[in-house]
Amino acid sequence: MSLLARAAAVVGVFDHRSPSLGLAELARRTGLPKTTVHRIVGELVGLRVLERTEPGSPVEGYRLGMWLFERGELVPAHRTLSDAALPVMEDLRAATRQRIHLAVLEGVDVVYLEILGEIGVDIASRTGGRVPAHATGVGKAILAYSSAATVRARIEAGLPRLTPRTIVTPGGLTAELRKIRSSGMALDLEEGNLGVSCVAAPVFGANHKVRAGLSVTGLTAAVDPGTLGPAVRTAAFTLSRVLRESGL
Amino acid sequence: MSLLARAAAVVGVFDHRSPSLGLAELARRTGLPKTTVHRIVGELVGLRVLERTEPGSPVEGYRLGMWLFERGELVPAHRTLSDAALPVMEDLRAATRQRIHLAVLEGVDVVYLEILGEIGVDIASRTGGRVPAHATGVGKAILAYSSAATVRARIEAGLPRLTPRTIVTPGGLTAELRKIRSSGMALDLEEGNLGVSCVAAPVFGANHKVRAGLSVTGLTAAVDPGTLGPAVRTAAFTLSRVLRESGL
DNA sequence: GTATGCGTTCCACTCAGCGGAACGATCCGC
DNA sequence: GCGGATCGTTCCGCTGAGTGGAACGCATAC
Repeated sequence: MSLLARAAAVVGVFDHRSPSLGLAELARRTGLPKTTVHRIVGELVGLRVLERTEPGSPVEGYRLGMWLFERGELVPAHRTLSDAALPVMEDLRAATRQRIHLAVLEGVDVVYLEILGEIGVDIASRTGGRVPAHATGVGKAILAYSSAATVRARIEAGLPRLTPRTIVTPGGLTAELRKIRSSGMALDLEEGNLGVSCVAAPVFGANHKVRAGLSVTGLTAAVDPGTLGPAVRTAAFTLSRVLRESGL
Repeated sequence: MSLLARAAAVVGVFDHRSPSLGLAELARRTGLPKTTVHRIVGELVGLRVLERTEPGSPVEGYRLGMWLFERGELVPAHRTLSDAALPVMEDLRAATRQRIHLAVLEGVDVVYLEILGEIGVDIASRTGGRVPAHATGVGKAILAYSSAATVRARIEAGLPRLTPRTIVTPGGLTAELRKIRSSGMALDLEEGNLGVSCVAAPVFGANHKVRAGLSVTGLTAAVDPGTLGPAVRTAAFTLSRVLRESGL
């Protein structure tokens, strides 16, 4: 494992539950010798990739630094899509009064690029969050219009169960994707979070290939596919058109 | 210069104007030998810090990868502040119908954490963007309530001129900061961008130290300090209270 | 054809990175 | 107050990971 990989591993052990970590904890989580972590972390602080928490803070340690935020905002996949999508997403939120998600496929998972609407205690999606594609509405919408190889990759990586309703069999998934293709939208009835459902539709880029997924999410009682479906599909079509017209 | 610093330099040469760069261009911008860049870039792609653009793309090359976006969204300074601020910012936007900025001081610059409101051609601020603190409303609002050492650091780093109205003398800046402290808000009359003005106020954290800046920005004709001032100050106080009550 | 620029591969050298050992500081429970 | 645990930090001799000049094949431009 090279130095770069080690440094990435150190940065990678931070998550939203551990905003700051001490040196020993970092060494434990990465499995690297304490001395090595100490040296790497020292250098990363110098580069502003990490920050030291002030001596007065509750827990002394390190946190992710602004450098990462600044670079993260420059990631083209995020910036160009989000800029084009935000107006459409705001309209969709105003029309449905639910939570709106924009996500892309990244490997076998879905990464949320942008989320609009208040955070309910039950709906825990985070911008930048990563969820197995088969267990979300957006993920299924994207997979339904992706290559067979992409779908196979997801199946071969396993179909982990998130709730009792998660699709966990390869046959179940391919059948579901066929259904999505015929209706043009994906339904997620508590497959990712209990009590939470969503309606999603695919977004296509200028090259006519699927580029992202758009979804309306809410408590199951508030999600009526009959009314939300057309709204999401319309918004997704609008966004696809905007992307096509601006050549993105 | 260590390997980590070189890798950071490679990542650092990407900006919003160059979403993708070729190997030779990276070598040129970093000043590193082509071979070295080639090796570093190869490893960064493996870590998903960078991505290769598809062979079919307009320009073959590399772009910033999702890894950076995902980590960037986890940066505590961003996440916790933005989550608390967004509702307040939305209210402020609805009340003023202008562009709302949330920014923190990062060294001698200001970094935008969150921006609400349509992007006018004249207002080029970007989320994750970095601007010298003395040339923005939010920056001056934060500096006015920061330690003398912080202000000195900005002065010693120079006071670059962005427009004819930028404050460029140390005396001018300290006088301006005094004025801000007495009125509780900062005015920026085309000091950062010609034609663009803004009204800003400081946001304080749970430790009663200045934590961020909030501003309302618009075309100069649309910015009336008399009406916007109280609105921004109120929103900033509200946000400060929210932060204090949730101990952030 | 020659020239220029690109990304890539090879390989011998050497110094940056490595990590075990040992340090002082702090915080427990007994 | 004292042993023990855990923390972050420093030291230093060893070595292989990282280095970069040279040369490659392949485009496109002239």
